[in-house]
Amino acid sequence: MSTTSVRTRFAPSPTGFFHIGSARTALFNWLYARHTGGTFILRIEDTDKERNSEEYLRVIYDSLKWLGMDWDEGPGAGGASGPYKQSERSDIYREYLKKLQSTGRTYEKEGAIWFRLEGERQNIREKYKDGDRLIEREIERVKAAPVLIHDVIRGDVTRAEDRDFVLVRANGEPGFHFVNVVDDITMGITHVIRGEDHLSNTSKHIELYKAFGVTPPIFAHIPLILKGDGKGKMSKRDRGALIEEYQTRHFLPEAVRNFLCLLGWTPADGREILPIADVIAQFELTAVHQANARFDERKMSFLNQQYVRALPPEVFALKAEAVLRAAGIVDDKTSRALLQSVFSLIQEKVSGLENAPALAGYFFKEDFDFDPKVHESLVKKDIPGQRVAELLPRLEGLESFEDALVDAAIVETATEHGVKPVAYYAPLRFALSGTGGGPHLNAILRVLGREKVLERARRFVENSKK
RNA sequence: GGCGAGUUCGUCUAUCGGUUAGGACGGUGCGUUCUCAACGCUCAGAGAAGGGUUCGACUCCCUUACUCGCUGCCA
Repeated sequence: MSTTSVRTRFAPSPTGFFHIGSARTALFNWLYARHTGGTFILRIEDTDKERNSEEYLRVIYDSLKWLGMDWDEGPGAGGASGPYKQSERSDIYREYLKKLQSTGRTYEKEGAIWFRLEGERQNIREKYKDGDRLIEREIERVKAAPVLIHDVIRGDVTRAEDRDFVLVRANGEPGFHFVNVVDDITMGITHVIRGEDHLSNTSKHIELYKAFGVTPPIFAHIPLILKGDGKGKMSKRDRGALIEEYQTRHFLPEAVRNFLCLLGWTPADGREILPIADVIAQFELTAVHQANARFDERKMSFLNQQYVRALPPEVFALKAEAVLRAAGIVDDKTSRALLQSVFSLIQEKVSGLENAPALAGYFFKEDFDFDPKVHESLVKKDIPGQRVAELLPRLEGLESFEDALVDAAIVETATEHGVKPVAYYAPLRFALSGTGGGPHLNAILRVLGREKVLERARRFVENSKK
Protein backbone atom coordinates (compact mmCIF):
# COMPACT_ATOMS: atom_id res chain seq x y z
CA MET A 1 0.00 0.00 0.00
CA SER A 2 1.33 3.36 -0.94
CA THR A 3 -0.94 5.49 1.21
CA THR A 4 0.75 8.49 2.68
CA SER A 5 1.35 8.06 6.34
CA VAL A 6 -1.05 9.54 8.83
CA ARG A 7 -0.21 12.87 10.44
CA THR A 8 -2.39 14.08 13.28
CA ARG A 9 -1.96 17.09 15.48
CA PHE A 10 -3.03 18.47 18.79
CA ALA A 11 -3.11 22.25 18.88
CA PRO A 12 -3.76 23.66 22.33
CA SER A 13 -3.40 27.25 23.32
CA PRO A 14 -1.49 27.96 26.52
CA THR A 15 -4.16 29.08 28.93
CA GLY A 16 -2.61 27.95 32.18
CA PHE A 17 -4.79 24.89 32.61
CA PHE A 18 -5.41 21.66 30.76
CA HIS A 19 -9.03 20.77 30.22
CA ILE A 20 -10.23 17.19 30.25
CA GLY A 21 -11.80 17.75 26.84
CA SER A 22 -8.46 18.87 25.45
CA ALA A 23 -6.85 15.82 26.99
CA ARG A 24 -9.34 13.56 25.27
CA THR A 25 -8.85 15.33 21.93
CA ALA A 26 -5.09 14.98 22.30
CA LEU A 27 -5.55 11.34 23.26
CA PHE A 28 -7.63 10.44 20.21
CA ASN A 29 -5.13 12.16 17.93
CA TRP A 30 -2.30 10.36 19.65
CA LEU A 31 -4.10 7.01 19.58
CA TYR A 32 -4.87 7.28 15.92
CA ALA A 33 -1.30 8.19 15.05
CA ARG A 34 0.02 5.31 17.11
CA HIS A 35 -2.55 2.91 15.73
CA THR A 36 -1.59 3.71 12.16
CA GLY A 37 2.11 4.09 12.76
CA GLY A 38 1.76 7.73 11.82
CA THR A 39 3.04 10.97 13.28
CA PHE A 40 1.59 12.89 16.19
CA ILE A 41 2.36 16.59 16.15
CA LEU A 42 2.09 19.10 18.95
CA ARG A 43 1.47 22.62 17.81
CA ILE A 44 1.08 25.54 20.14
CA GLU A 45 -1.60 28.08 19.32
CA ASP A 46 -0.07 30.98 21.16
CA THR A 47 -1.13 33.88 19.02
CA ASP A 48 -2.32 35.69 22.11
CA LYS A 49 0.94 37.26 23.16
CA GLU A 50 -0.30 38.72 26.42
CA ARG A 51 0.06 35.42 28.18
CA ASN A 52 3.04 34.36 30.16
CA SER A 53 3.92 31.60 27.77
CA GLU A 54 6.70 29.64 29.41
CA GLU A 55 4.78 28.80 32.52
CA TYR A 56 1.57 28.08 30.64
CA LEU A 57 3.39 25.97 28.09
CA ARG A 58 4.75 23.80 30.85
CA VAL A 59 1.20 22.94 31.88
CA ILE A 60 0.61 21.54 28.40
CA TYR A 61 3.84 19.58 28.26
CA ASP A 62 3.48 18.23 31.77
CA SER A 63 -0.11 17.17 31.27
CA LEU A 64 0.61 15.36 28.03
CA LYS A 65 3.60 13.60 29.52
CA TRP A 66 1.71 12.73 32.66
CA LEU A 67 -0.94 11.04 30.56
CA GLY A 68 1.75 9.19 28.66
CA MET A 69 1.39 10.98 25.35
CA ASP A 70 4.59 11.68 23.50
CA TRP A 71 4.76 13.82 20.37
CA ASP A 72 6.90 13.10 17.34
CA GLU A 73 7.08 16.67 16.16
CA GLY A 74 6.66 19.84 18.13
CA PRO A 75 8.37 21.84 20.84
CA GLY A 76 11.23 19.83 22.27
CA ALA A 77 10.89 17.14 19.63
CA GLY A 78 11.93 18.96 16.48
CA GLY A 79 10.53 18.06 13.08
CA ALA A 80 10.67 19.25 9.53
CA SER A 81 7.47 21.30 9.61
CA GLY A 82 8.44 23.76 12.29
CA PRO A 83 8.39 26.10 13.94
CA TYR A 84 5.62 24.58 16.03
CA LYS A 85 4.53 27.68 17.84
CA GLN A 86 2.23 29.98 15.98
CA SER A 87 3.95 32.98 17.46
CA GLU A 88 7.00 32.00 15.40
CA ARG A 89 5.22 31.39 12.14
CA SER A 90 4.39 34.94 11.06
CA ASP A 91 6.37 34.64 7.83
CA ILE A 92 4.38 31.62 6.78
CA TYR A 93 1.11 33.36 7.51
CA ARG A 94 2.23 36.42 5.54
CA GLU A 95 3.11 34.27 2.60
CA TYR A 96 -0.22 32.49 2.64
CA LEU A 97 -2.07 35.74 3.07
CA LYS A 98 -0.42 36.97 -0.11
CA LYS A 99 -1.77 33.99 -1.98
CA LEU A 100 -5.28 34.95 -1.01
CA GLN A 101 -4.66 38.60 -1.75
CA SER A 102 -3.30 37.80 -5.19
CA THR A 103 -6.48 36.01 -6.09
CA GLY A 104 -8.66 38.79 -4.76
CA ARG A 105 -10.12 36.81 -1.89
CA THR A 106 -9.42 39.40 0.77
CA TYR A 107 -10.45 42.93 1.65
CA GLU A 108 -9.89 45.33 4.48
CA LYS A 109 -12.54 46.61 6.79
CA GLU A 110 -12.04 48.55 10.01
CA GLY A 111 -8.36 47.69 10.01
CA ALA A 112 -8.85 43.96 9.77
CA ILE A 113 -8.31 41.73 6.76
CA TRP A 114 -11.35 39.69 5.82
CA PHE A 115 -11.88 36.61 3.70
CA ARG A 116 -14.27 37.18 0.83
CA LEU A 117 -16.74 34.40 0.14
CA GLU A 118 -18.00 33.89 -3.35
CA GLY A 119 -21.68 34.44 -3.95
CA GLU A 120 -24.52 36.90 -4.13
CA ARG A 121 -24.60 39.49 -1.36
CA GLN A 122 -27.41 41.23 0.42
CA ASN A 123 -27.86 43.11 3.62
CA ILE A 124 -30.26 41.54 6.02
CA ARG A 125 -31.37 42.09 9.58
CA GLU A 126 -30.85 39.06 11.74
CA LYS A 127 -31.46 38.06 15.30
CA TYR A 128 -28.85 36.26 17.27
CA LYS A 129 -28.41 35.23 20.83
CA ASP A 130 -25.89 36.98 23.01
CA GLY A 131 -26.04 35.07 26.23
CA ASP A 132 -29.70 35.18 27.15
CA ARG A 133 -30.50 38.25 25.12
CA LEU A 134 -31.79 38.20 21.60
CA ILE A 135 -30.16 40.99 19.65
CA GLU A 136 -31.11 42.26 16.23
CA ARG A 137 -28.44 43.59 13.91
CA GLU A 138 -27.74 44.19 10.27
CA ILE A 139 -25.19 42.04 8.47
CA GLU A 140 -24.08 41.38 4.96
CA ARG A 141 -25.13 37.91 3.99
CA VAL A 142 -23.43 35.98 1.23
CA LYS A 143 -25.17 33.21 -0.62
CA ALA A 144 -22.16 30.92 -0.85
CA ALA A 145 -22.47 27.46 -2.31
CA PRO A 146 -22.78 24.82 0.41
CA VAL A 147 -19.63 22.88 1.12
CA LEU A 148 -19.50 19.18 1.76
CA ILE A 149 -17.64 18.04 4.84
CA HIS A 150 -16.50 14.44 4.76
CA ASP A 151 -16.37 13.36 8.36
CA VAL A 152 -15.34 9.84 9.30
CA ILE A 153 -17.47 9.97 12.42
CA ARG A 154 -20.52 11.81 11.17
CA GLY A 155 -20.60 10.98 7.50
CA ASP A 156 -21.14 13.72 4.94
CA VAL A 157 -22.25 17.01 6.41
CA THR A 158 -23.40 19.87 4.22
CA ARG A 159 -23.09 23.38 5.46
CA ALA A 160 -23.04 26.78 3.79
CA GLU A 161 -21.10 29.73 5.12
CA ASP A 162 -23.08 32.89 4.86
CA ARG A 163 -20.75 35.65 5.95
CA ASP A 164 -17.18 36.73 5.45
CA PHE A 165 -14.81 36.22 8.33
CA VAL A 166 -11.65 37.81 9.66
CA LEU A 167 -8.27 36.47 8.56
CA VAL A 168 -6.05 39.02 10.29
CA ARG A 169 -7.22 41.11 13.19
CA ALA A 170 -6.86 44.86 13.34
CA ASN A 171 -3.99 44.43 15.79
CA GLY A 172 -2.07 42.50 13.14
CA GLU A 173 -2.48 39.06 14.63
CA PRO A 174 -3.82 36.35 12.35
CA GLY A 175 -7.08 34.76 13.46
CA PHE A 176 -7.83 31.19 14.39
CA HIS A 177 -9.47 29.92 11.21
CA PHE A 178 -6.71 31.26 9.03
CA VAL A 179 -3.72 30.01 11.01
CA ASN A 180 -5.39 26.72 11.69
CA VAL A 181 -5.80 25.94 8.03
CA VAL A 182 -2.40 27.32 7.02
CA ASP A 183 -0.69 25.27 9.72
CA ASP A 184 -2.56 22.11 8.81
CA ILE A 185 -1.58 22.59 5.18
CA THR A 186 2.06 23.37 5.81
CA MET A 187 2.42 20.63 8.39
CA GLY A 188 0.90 18.08 6.07
CA ILE A 189 -1.87 17.12 8.46
CA THR A 190 -3.86 14.24 7.02
CA HIS A 191 -6.49 13.83 9.75
CA VAL A 192 -8.04 16.66 11.70
CA ILE A 193 -9.43 15.13 14.87
CA ARG A 194 -11.10 17.70 17.09
CA GLY A 195 -14.17 18.44 19.15
CA GLU A 196 -17.61 18.64 17.63
CA ASP A 197 -17.75 22.30 18.56
CA HIS A 198 -15.58 22.83 15.49
CA LEU A 199 -17.92 21.10 13.08
CA SER A 200 -19.69 24.36 12.37
CA ASN A 201 -16.35 26.05 11.72
CA THR A 202 -15.29 23.42 9.26
CA SER A 203 -17.19 25.00 6.39
CA LYS A 204 -15.04 28.10 6.87
CA HIS A 205 -11.96 25.96 6.82
CA ILE A 206 -12.98 24.14 3.68
CA GLU A 207 -13.61 27.49 1.99
CA LEU A 208 -10.02 28.37 2.82
CA TYR A 209 -8.66 25.06 1.54
CA LYS A 210 -10.52 25.68 -1.69
CA ALA A 211 -9.17 29.21 -1.94
CA PHE A 212 -5.65 27.85 -1.49
CA GLY A 213 -6.32 25.13 -4.03
CA VAL A 214 -5.52 22.42 -1.50
CA THR A 215 -7.46 19.23 -0.88
CA PRO A 216 -8.82 19.30 2.66
CA PRO A 217 -7.69 16.66 5.14
CA ILE A 218 -9.97 14.01 6.55
CA PHE A 219 -12.08 15.35 9.37
CA ALA A 220 -13.18 13.53 12.49
CA HIS A 221 -15.33 15.53 14.88
CA ILE A 222 -15.46 13.78 18.19
CA PRO A 223 -18.29 14.16 20.70
CA LEU A 224 -18.06 16.64 23.52
CA ILE A 225 -17.79 15.90 27.22
CA LEU A 226 -20.78 17.28 29.06
CA LYS A 227 -21.03 18.36 32.68
CA GLY A 228 -21.68 15.60 35.21
CA ASP A 229 -24.81 17.46 36.15
CA GLY A 230 -26.37 20.59 34.84
CA LYS A 231 -26.42 21.92 31.33
CA GLY A 232 -23.74 22.29 28.71
CA LYS A 233 -20.26 21.03 28.16
CA MET A 234 -17.64 20.69 30.86
CA SER A 235 -16.16 24.02 31.73
CA LYS A 236 -12.99 24.64 33.63
CA ARG A 237 -14.88 25.38 36.79
CA ASP A 238 -16.60 22.01 36.88
CA ARG A 239 -15.36 19.40 39.27
CA GLY A 240 -13.12 16.97 37.46
CA ALA A 241 -12.62 19.26 34.47
CA LEU A 242 -8.92 19.94 34.89
CA ILE A 243 -6.11 17.42 34.57
CA GLU A 244 -4.37 19.25 37.37
CA GLU A 245 -7.07 18.08 39.74
CA TYR A 246 -6.24 14.44 39.06
CA GLN A 247 -2.58 15.10 39.58
CA THR A 248 -3.06 16.80 42.92
CA ARG A 249 -5.48 14.10 44.01
CA HIS A 250 -2.91 11.44 43.16
CA PHE A 251 -5.00 9.67 40.56
CA LEU A 252 -3.03 7.21 38.47
CA PRO A 253 -2.51 8.64 34.99
CA GLU A 254 -3.15 5.24 33.43
CA ALA A 255 -6.58 5.24 35.05
CA VAL A 256 -7.41 8.74 33.88
CA ARG A 257 -6.25 7.88 30.41
CA ASN A 258 -8.26 4.66 30.37
CA PHE A 259 -11.34 6.59 31.44
CA LEU A 260 -10.79 9.16 28.72
CA CYS A 261 -10.55 6.42 26.10
CA LEU A 262 -14.00 5.24 27.14
CA LEU A 263 -15.61 8.65 26.74
CA GLY A 264 -16.66 8.53 23.14
CA TRP A 265 -15.20 5.22 22.12
CA THR A 266 -15.73 1.59 23.02
CA PRO A 267 -13.17 -1.16 22.46
CA ALA A 268 -14.36 -3.76 20.00
CA ASP A 269 -13.58 -6.52 22.48
CA GLY A 270 -15.91 -5.00 25.07
CA ARG A 271 -13.36 -4.66 27.85
CA GLU A 272 -13.50 -1.49 29.88
CA ILE A 273 -10.22 -1.77 31.68
CA LEU A 274 -7.41 -2.45 29.30
CA PRO A 275 -3.77 -1.56 28.80
CA ILE A 276 -2.99 1.30 26.46
CA ALA A 277 -1.23 -1.02 24.02
CA ASP A 278 -4.51 -2.84 23.51
CA VAL A 279 -6.32 0.44 23.02
CA ILE A 280 -3.81 1.48 20.38
CA ALA A 281 -4.24 -1.84 18.62
CA GLN A 282 -8.02 -1.50 18.49
CA PHE A 283 -8.55 2.22 18.08
CA GLU A 284 -10.51 3.23 15.00
CA LEU A 285 -11.92 6.66 14.21
CA THR A 286 -14.93 5.09 12.56
CA ALA A 287 -15.84 3.55 15.90
CA VAL A 288 -15.88 6.87 17.73
CA HIS A 289 -19.37 7.75 18.95
CA GLN A 290 -21.48 10.58 17.64
CA ALA A 291 -23.34 11.51 20.78
CA ASN A 292 -21.88 13.68 23.52
CA ALA A 293 -20.99 11.92 26.74
CA ARG A 294 -21.69 13.08 30.25
CA PHE A 295 -18.76 13.07 32.63
CA ASP A 296 -19.17 10.51 35.40
CA GLU A 297 -16.97 11.23 38.36
CA ARG A 298 -17.83 7.96 40.08
CA LYS A 299 -16.83 5.81 37.16
CA MET A 300 -13.57 7.72 36.99
CA SER A 301 -12.99 6.90 40.67
CA PHE A 302 -13.93 3.30 40.12
CA LEU A 303 -11.34 2.94 37.37
CA ASN A 304 -8.76 4.62 39.51
CA GLN A 305 -9.47 2.22 42.34
CA GLN A 306 -9.15 -0.76 40.04
CA TYR A 307 -5.79 0.48 38.82
CA VAL A 308 -4.48 1.23 42.30
CA ARG A 309 -5.41 -2.18 43.57
CA ALA A 310 -3.80 -3.84 40.57
CA LEU A 311 -0.51 -2.05 41.16
CA PRO A 312 2.45 -4.31 42.03
CA PRO A 313 2.85 -4.02 45.82
CA GLU A 314 6.28 -2.44 45.57
CA VAL A 315 5.00 0.19 43.16
CA PHE A 316 2.03 0.89 45.36
CA ALA A 317 4.37 1.26 48.34
CA LEU A 318 6.49 3.76 46.47
CA LYS A 319 3.53 5.87 45.44
CA ALA A 320 1.77 5.66 48.77
CA GLU A 321 4.91 6.71 50.57
CA ALA A 322 5.22 9.75 48.35
CA VAL A 323 1.66 10.73 49.20
CA LEU A 324 2.21 10.24 52.92
CA ARG A 325 5.39 12.26 52.77
CA ALA A 326 3.63 15.08 50.98
CA ALA A 327 0.99 14.99 53.69
CA GLY A 328 3.69 15.23 56.35
CA ILE A 329 2.75 11.91 57.89
CA VAL A 330 6.01 10.11 57.32
CA ASP A 331 9.58 11.23 56.75
CA ASP A 332 13.14 9.92 56.50
CA LYS A 333 13.04 8.78 60.10
CA THR A 334 10.04 6.53 59.60
CA SER A 335 10.94 2.88 59.89
CA ARG A 336 11.11 1.10 56.54
CA ALA A 337 9.68 -2.03 58.06
CA LEU A 338 6.69 -0.16 59.42
CA LEU A 339 6.05 1.47 56.06
CA GLN A 340 6.18 -1.87 54.29
CA SER A 341 3.76 -3.56 56.68
CA VAL A 342 1.30 -0.70 56.54
CA PHE A 343 1.29 -0.50 52.75
CA SER A 344 0.72 -4.20 52.36
CA LEU A 345 -2.28 -3.83 54.67
CA ILE A 346 -3.92 -0.85 53.03
CA GLN A 347 -3.47 -1.45 49.32
CA GLU A 348 -6.60 -3.57 49.18
CA LYS A 349 -8.49 -0.99 51.24
CA VAL A 350 -7.81 2.21 49.35
CA SER A 351 -10.22 3.69 46.88
CA GLY A 352 -7.38 5.82 45.59
CA LEU A 353 -3.98 7.05 46.65
CA GLU A 354 -5.57 10.25 47.84
CA ASN A 355 -7.10 8.54 50.82
CA ALA A 356 -3.93 6.79 51.85
CA PRO A 357 -3.30 9.41 54.56
CA ALA A 358 -6.74 8.85 56.08
CA LEU A 359 -6.28 5.11 55.91
CA ALA A 360 -2.73 4.87 57.16
CA GLY A 361 -2.23 7.97 59.26
CA TYR A 362 -2.88 6.40 62.64
CA PHE A 363 -0.09 3.89 62.18
CA PHE A 364 2.45 6.66 62.21
CA LYS A 365 1.22 9.28 64.63
CA GLU A 366 -0.33 9.31 68.06
CA ASP A 367 -2.48 12.38 67.52
CA PHE A 368 -4.77 10.76 64.98
CA ASP A 369 -8.37 11.91 64.79
CA PHE A 370 -11.30 10.03 66.26
CA ASP A 371 -14.20 9.94 63.85
CA PRO A 372 -17.14 11.48 65.75
CA LYS A 373 -19.70 9.59 63.69
CA VAL A 374 -18.15 6.27 64.53
CA HIS A 375 -17.98 7.28 68.18
CA GLU A 376 -21.62 8.20 68.15
CA SER A 377 -22.71 4.89 66.73
CA LEU A 378 -20.53 2.99 69.22
CA VAL A 379 -21.92 4.88 72.17
CA LYS A 380 -25.41 4.27 70.94
CA LYS A 381 -25.21 0.53 71.47
CA ASP A 382 -22.59 0.09 74.15
CA ILE A 383 -19.97 1.76 76.32
CA PRO A 384 -16.77 1.53 74.30
CA GLY A 385 -14.51 2.90 77.02
CA GLN A 386 -15.70 0.28 79.44
CA ARG A 387 -15.22 -2.55 76.99
CA VAL A 388 -11.65 -1.52 76.32
CA ALA A 389 -11.09 -1.21 80.05
CA GLU A 390 -12.39 -4.73 80.57
CA LEU A 391 -10.09 -6.05 77.87
CA LEU A 392 -7.01 -4.13 78.88
CA PRO A 393 -5.76 -6.32 81.76
CA ARG A 394 -5.75 -9.43 79.59
CA LEU A 395 -3.94 -7.63 76.78
CA GLU A 396 -1.38 -6.39 79.26
CA GLY A 397 -0.89 -9.96 80.34
CA LEU A 398 0.07 -11.07 76.88
CA GLU A 399 3.74 -11.22 76.05
CA SER A 400 3.14 -11.00 72.34
CA PHE A 401 0.21 -10.14 70.13
CA GLU A 402 0.00 -13.28 68.12
CA ASP A 403 -3.43 -13.57 66.53
CA ALA A 404 -4.43 -16.66 68.47
CA LEU A 405 -3.45 -15.15 71.83
CA VAL A 406 -5.30 -11.92 71.18
CA ASP A 407 -8.40 -13.73 70.01
CA ALA A 408 -8.30 -15.94 73.06
CA ALA A 409 -7.99 -12.92 75.32
CA ILE A 410 -11.03 -11.36 73.72
CA VAL A 411 -13.09 -14.56 73.97
CA GLU A 412 -12.18 -15.00 77.62
CA THR A 413 -13.08 -11.41 78.43
CA ALA A 414 -16.35 -11.76 76.60
CA THR A 415 -17.24 -14.94 78.41
CA GLU A 416 -16.42 -13.36 81.72
CA HIS A 417 -18.76 -10.43 81.04
CA GLY A 418 -21.46 -12.47 79.40
CA VAL A 419 -21.33 -10.84 75.98
CA LYS A 420 -20.23 -11.91 72.52
CA PRO A 421 -16.62 -11.33 71.46
CA VAL A 422 -17.90 -8.98 68.77
CA ALA A 423 -18.60 -6.42 71.50
CA TYR A 424 -14.85 -5.88 71.95
CA TYR A 425 -13.61 -5.64 68.40
CA ALA A 426 -15.19 -2.36 67.41
CA PRO A 427 -14.29 -0.46 70.61
CA LEU A 428 -10.70 -1.67 70.47
CA ARG A 429 -10.43 -0.78 66.81
CA PHE A 430 -11.77 2.66 67.56
CA ALA A 431 -9.37 3.12 70.47
CA LEU A 432 -6.40 2.20 68.28
CA SER A 433 -7.33 3.90 65.03
CA GLY A 434 -10.17 6.31 65.60
CA THR A 435 -12.08 4.70 62.76
CA GLY A 436 -14.81 2.17 62.21
CA GLY A 437 -13.14 0.31 59.39
CA GLY A 438 -9.78 -0.73 58.05
CA PRO A 439 -7.54 -3.76 58.09
CA HIS A 440 -8.18 -6.84 60.17
CA LEU A 441 -7.81 -5.97 63.85
CA ASN A 442 -5.17 -8.63 64.41
CA ALA A 443 -3.10 -7.04 61.70
CA ILE A 444 -3.40 -3.62 63.27
CA LEU A 445 -2.21 -4.99 66.60
CA ARG A 446 0.66 -6.80 65.01
CA VAL A 447 1.86 -3.78 63.07
CA LEU A 448 1.33 -1.29 65.85
CA GLY A 449 3.15 -3.46 68.39
CA ARG A 450 2.53 -4.17 72.03
CA GLU A 451 3.68 -0.86 73.46
CA LYS A 452 1.60 1.39 71.24
CA VAL A 453 -1.46 -0.77 71.51
CA LEU A 454 -1.43 -0.76 75.29
CA GLU A 455 -0.62 2.92 75.41
CA ARG A 456 -3.49 3.85 73.08
CA ALA A 457 -5.90 1.55 74.86
CA ARG A 458 -5.03 3.07 78.26
CA ARG A 459 -5.33 6.58 76.90
CA PHE A 460 -8.67 5.73 75.40
CA VAL A 461 -9.95 4.40 78.70
CA GLU A 462 -8.72 7.51 80.50
CA ASN A 463 -10.33 9.87 78.02
CA SER A 464 -13.58 7.94 78.13
CA LYS A 465 -13.91 8.63 81.82
CA LYS A 466 -13.94 12.37 81.28
C1' G B 1 -33.84 33.63 15.55
C1' G B 2 -30.46 30.99 11.68
C1' C B 3 -27.30 26.81 10.63
C1' G B 4 -25.17 22.06 12.03
C1' A B 5 -24.99 17.64 15.04
C1' G B 6 -27.21 14.29 18.37
C1' U B 7 -31.29 11.24 21.10
C1' U B 8 -31.07 2.88 24.17
C1' C B 9 -31.55 1.82 31.90
C1' G B 10 -29.90 7.79 36.61
C1' U B 11 -24.65 7.67 33.90
C1' C B 12 -21.13 5.33 30.12
C1' U B 13 -22.46 1.94 26.45
C1' A B 14 -23.57 -3.17 23.22
C1' U B 15 -26.96 -4.09 19.26
C1' C B 16 -24.52 -3.24 12.21
C1' G B 17 -34.01 -5.40 10.40
C1' G B 18 -35.67 -10.92 13.53
C1' U B 19 -32.25 -10.72 20.96
C1' U B 20 -36.21 -12.68 27.20
C1' A B 21 -32.61 -5.39 24.32
C1' G B 22 -26.53 -7.46 26.88
C1' G B 23 -22.50 -5.27 29.97
C1' A B 24 -20.11 -1.53 33.27
C1' C B 25 -20.63 2.54 37.07
C1' G B 26 -24.16 3.93 40.61
C1' G B 27 -28.50 1.95 43.51
C1' U B 28 -31.21 -2.53 46.18
C1' G B 29 -30.98 -7.09 48.83
C1' C B 30 -28.16 -11.33 50.26
C1' G B 31 -23.55 -14.00 51.11
C1' U B 32 -18.42 -13.70 53.05
C1' U B 33 -16.31 -10.99 57.52
C1' C B 34 -14.37 -8.60 64.15
C1' U B 35 -15.24 -3.59 60.86
C1' C B 36 -14.74 -1.01 56.35
C1' A B 37 -13.49 -1.91 51.57
C1' A B 38 -12.97 -5.57 48.02
C1' C B 39 -15.24 -9.87 46.06
C1' G B 40 -19.55 -13.29 44.63
C1' C B 41 -24.65 -13.62 43.73
C1' U B 42 -29.61 -11.02 43.46
C1' C B 43 -33.13 -7.39 42.14
C1' A B 44 -34.81 -2.78 40.01
C1' G B 45 -33.83 0.11 35.72
C1' A B 46 -33.95 1.97 28.69
C1' G B 47 -35.21 2.22 22.79
C1' A B 48 -38.03 10.75 23.26
C1' A B 49 -43.08 11.10 20.75
C1' G B 50 -45.96 10.42 16.37
C1' G B 51 -46.22 8.84 11.46
C1' G B 52 -44.41 5.86 7.50
C1' U B 53 -41.30 1.65 4.75
C1' U B 54 -41.22 -3.73 5.83
C1' C B 55 -43.66 -10.30 6.85
C1' G B 56 -40.85 -7.98 10.84
C1' A B 57 -37.81 -1.76 13.29
C1' C B 58 -34.09 0.36 18.75
C1' U B 59 -31.90 -0.26 13.96
C1' C B 60 -34.17 2.76 7.44
C1' C B 61 -37.26 7.50 6.04
C1' C B 62 -40.30 11.88 7.61
C1' U B 63 -42.34 15.25 11.31
C1' U B 64 -42.31 17.09 16.17
C1' A B 65 -39.95 17.53 20.87
C1' C B 66 -35.70 17.89 23.54
C1' U B 67 -30.22 18.13 24.10
C1' C B 68 -25.47 19.94 22.42
C1' G B 69 -22.60 23.13 19.38
C1' C B 70 -21.61 27.30 16.09
C1' U B 71 -23.64 32.01 15.01
C1' G B 72 -16.63 37.08 17.97
C1' C B 73 -11.29 41.17 15.12
C1' C B 74 -11.86 33.69 21.42
C1' A B 75 -9.68 29.20 20.27
